[in-house]
Amino acid sequence: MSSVHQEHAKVFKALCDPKRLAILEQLRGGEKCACVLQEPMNLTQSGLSYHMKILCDSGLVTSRQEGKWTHYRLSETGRNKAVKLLLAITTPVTDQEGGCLSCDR
Amino acid sequence: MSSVHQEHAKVFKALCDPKRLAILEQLRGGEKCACVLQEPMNLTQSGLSYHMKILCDSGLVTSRQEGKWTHYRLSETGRNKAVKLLLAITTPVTDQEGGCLSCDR
DNA sequence: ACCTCAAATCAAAAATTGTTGATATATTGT
DNA sequence: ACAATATATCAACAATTTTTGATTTGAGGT
Repeated sequence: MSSVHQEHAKVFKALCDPKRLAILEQLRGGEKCACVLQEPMNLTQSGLSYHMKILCDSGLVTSRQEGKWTHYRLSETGRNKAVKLLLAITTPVTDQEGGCLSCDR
Repeated sequence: MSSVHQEHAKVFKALCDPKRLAILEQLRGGEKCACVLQEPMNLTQSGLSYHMKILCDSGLVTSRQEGKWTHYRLSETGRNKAVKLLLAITTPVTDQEGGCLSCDR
């Protein structure tokens, strides 16, 4: 379908996986570096890296390099954009439009 | 992972697929019956049915049976729940937590 | 009861996504 | 320059999701 939809899907795809939700839960407690995120949740190093990429691509998480370490944190602007998008996608253009145009009901 | 995450993922899974986003776009214009939704977007009858089930399960869409036809519409309460959930998942418990606890930085 | 049509369900195939281990890149300390 | 460590990337495999066509269910209409 249209690439706009592809782009939108990317934001929510970040939230579709239980492991990514668990990672977000960790990040709610504040910025964390990859080594810490990996440990408690049954993820290999490359597995974590894979999920962090998806989270960063969605805009919901940002990363900050500091020496060898990468630190991840929730992005406020990412969150705001996501909420706006969610509302935009699911809010009727005009409420109460009457019956179905097609089935004449 | 925990079944809470599974449950949360269900809401956003509805928004992860370009075709489902296209369907939601149609529904923004008001209630539509399945026959109408199917037509303009390259979906077989069973394909549409599959996606509508996922959308309904997420709570973002509700269905209304009327004779042979099923009518779908956006759910306001579903939308509000989804926004609340999105915020809950992506908002830090306390902003500004200081450096990373692990890497003493 | 029988026929027709809308939508749901099922099973198999196709496509996409997630996992794993190996390897590459980049930074720090010696 | 070299060794050690953190993370990213890659390619092969596994798991999940989506698509498709066939069949089933259920509501009218005759």
